[in-house]
Amino acid sequence: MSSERISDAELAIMEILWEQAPLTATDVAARLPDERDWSLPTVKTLLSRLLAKEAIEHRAEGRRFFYAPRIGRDDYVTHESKRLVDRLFGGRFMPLFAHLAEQDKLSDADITEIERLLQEMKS
Amino acid sequence: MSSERISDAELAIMEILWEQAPLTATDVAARLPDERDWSLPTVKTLLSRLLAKEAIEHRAEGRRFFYAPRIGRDDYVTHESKRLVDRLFGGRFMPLFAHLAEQDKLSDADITEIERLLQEMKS
DNA sequence: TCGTATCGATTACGTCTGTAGTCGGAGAAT
DNA sequence: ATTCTCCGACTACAGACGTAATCGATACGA
Repeated sequence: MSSERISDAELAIMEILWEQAPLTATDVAARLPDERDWSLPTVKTLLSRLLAKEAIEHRAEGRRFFYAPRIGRDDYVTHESKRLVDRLFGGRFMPLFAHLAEQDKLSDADITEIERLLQEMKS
Repeated sequence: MSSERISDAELAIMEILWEQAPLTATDVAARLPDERDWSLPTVKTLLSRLLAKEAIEHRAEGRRFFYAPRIGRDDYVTHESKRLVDRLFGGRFMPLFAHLAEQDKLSDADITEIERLLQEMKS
């Protein structure tokens, strides 16, 4: 619901917390993927901003904080997918599908899987 | 190819130029959708930034410039779709499809259309 | 020819983002 | 009790973004 945008850097933090939570700031820093080699202060700044955006929450445990997501990954993913579809495809999903299909981004396995999903949905 | 990001505001300008080009800055301003009620200087700033990003180009015609896209809408759309899929779905399209399917974002008409597309692709 | 409207360029400025340093307080070690 | 260390909070700062004013040159109307 809280519709502040989550930036790319912030998303990297969210991914860590979605995988495991609650975690301390130090824990989060330790779990950063290799290509995101941030200093601890940077991680803390990002955590503060996510707190301000109400995307995460923290609970004091003695002297330190444990952070956990407030918004679910699924909600976020839905929100962002919708944003893309709204921005580029007039809010309709089909043009995105058609576009990707045209771009040959679908493997044979994908196609089989999609057919299976469609069958399920029809029942 | 030129991979500078196009911002939301800039995208509104691109959409106008994709629909019709070349246009002067004043033309572009006149075609803004109602909810984007920008001043002419704002439009010109955005055009300059798009020029700097090499997303558009301009040609002098006497005292004024005519602006036209350098990147195609399809290329942009492909790029942004890929970006979303990379960011949120590990670079694979299927999870996006499955996600949207779960969210019931597909109408019956969509499903029929998708089946048709799949048939086409298989041949 | 002289003002005036116009155009592109330059400058402005607050917010957001990416990245990080510093400070003050609370625990831990001695 | 005193020092050292670690934590969260605050501050910093450059670049991008949204939005716009101003300036200098130019062309058109009078």
